[in-house]
Amino acid sequence: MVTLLSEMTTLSEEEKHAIEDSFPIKTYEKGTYLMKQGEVARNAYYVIAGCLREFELIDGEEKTTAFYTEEQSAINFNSLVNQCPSKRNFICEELTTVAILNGEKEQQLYKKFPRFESFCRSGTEQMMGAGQEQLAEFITLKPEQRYLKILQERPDLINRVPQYHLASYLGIKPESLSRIRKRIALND
Amino acid sequence: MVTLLSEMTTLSEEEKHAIEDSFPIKTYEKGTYLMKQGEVARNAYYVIAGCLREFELIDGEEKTTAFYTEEQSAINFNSLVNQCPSKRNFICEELTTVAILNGEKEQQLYKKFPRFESFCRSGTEQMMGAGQEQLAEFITLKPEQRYLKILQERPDLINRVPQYHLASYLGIKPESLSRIRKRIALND
DNA sequence: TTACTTTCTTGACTTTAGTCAATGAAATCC
DNA sequence: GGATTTCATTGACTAAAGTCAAGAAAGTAA
Repeated sequence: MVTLLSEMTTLSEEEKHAIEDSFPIKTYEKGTYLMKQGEVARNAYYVIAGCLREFELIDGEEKTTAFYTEEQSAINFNSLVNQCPSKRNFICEELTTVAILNGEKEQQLYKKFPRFESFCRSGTEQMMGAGQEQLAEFITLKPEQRYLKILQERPDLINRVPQYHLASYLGIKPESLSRIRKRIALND
Repeated sequence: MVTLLSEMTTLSEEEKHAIEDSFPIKTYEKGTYLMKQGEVARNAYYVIAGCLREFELIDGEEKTTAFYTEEQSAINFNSLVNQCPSKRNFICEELTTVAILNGEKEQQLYKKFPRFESFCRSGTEQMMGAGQEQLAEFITLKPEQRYLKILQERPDLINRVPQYHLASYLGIKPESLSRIRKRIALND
């Protein structure tokens, strides 16, 4: 939680401690589910170390919709905010350490520390910004371009998650990603 | 702004009026740009009547990334929050009436009316939820399924915007959407 | 109504992705 | 270290999307 708190420049030390105490830190084995589709989310997760993968199981096939690594927040907003069943799963791709942010506690902290609510509003706006850019990229780019973009922006992922999960995250099949990589290797 | 305010159940009448006064309502001709790529966003727009289209111009081609209709907010969070150039445009697809929410005024209102910040945090969380679901759908669905989904969830759009804009919003070419529609018409 | 422009559809062909099956490479497990 | 499982690549084929060009249909304006 070091990085998260260091960003809370608007908060006093007292506030930081009170908030920090509300969010336990836990470490989970690879393969552990932090959220299963059909369940209603009660927590948000902030990844301190490791990697979470978000996916949807459709017709026996895992469709990866996100990877969350160090300093990123894994949150299913729709499920958490509206208390409706999640369509997607969170699974640990590695041994992963997360800060667990309980939704109800968060509401209480908003009342206690208004500046914490400011902090979270701002954080959500940042996430919203990143989310919009990501959706726009997905709409405007072809799979090959999307792969090149990930290669640039999240090179860590390539050596961290199996290619077939990366493929489904790009919206294509593993065989196609393999061929895209071959095309790229030839054309330079 | 009727609908927006009616949802502000947590705000007093006094607060509502003060807030409402800060956000002028204007009507624009079809074809008017409310935001051009390269500019830095200063406003958010809440659509009262009409339709805004968000698009990116790439190699002379307009790639549509969103449609905003009645009761939806058109906001480029990345540009507005981080004050960086927008990659995308907002254009009126019809004669369109919007409430203009100035970013700086919003910050001032947060200080004056803490409940307004609560209201906005909650609203952004809702948008984030919808945005995540949309991205997940785009990753997991094929163009044909995406089209069927829009047909269900936003049937108004079909008679409101030209098909070639809808096509680019689905990430495909107009010819392909035309053929998808033909396939669907045959198979039932 | 006619003329003009814009949008949509269709046809022929190319490119890319999906499918299924086989093989190779790499990681994991006694 | 060898056996087994998991993952990545390749080949042959099918299906879907892209491209380019030609018309048809719909919308707009004089």
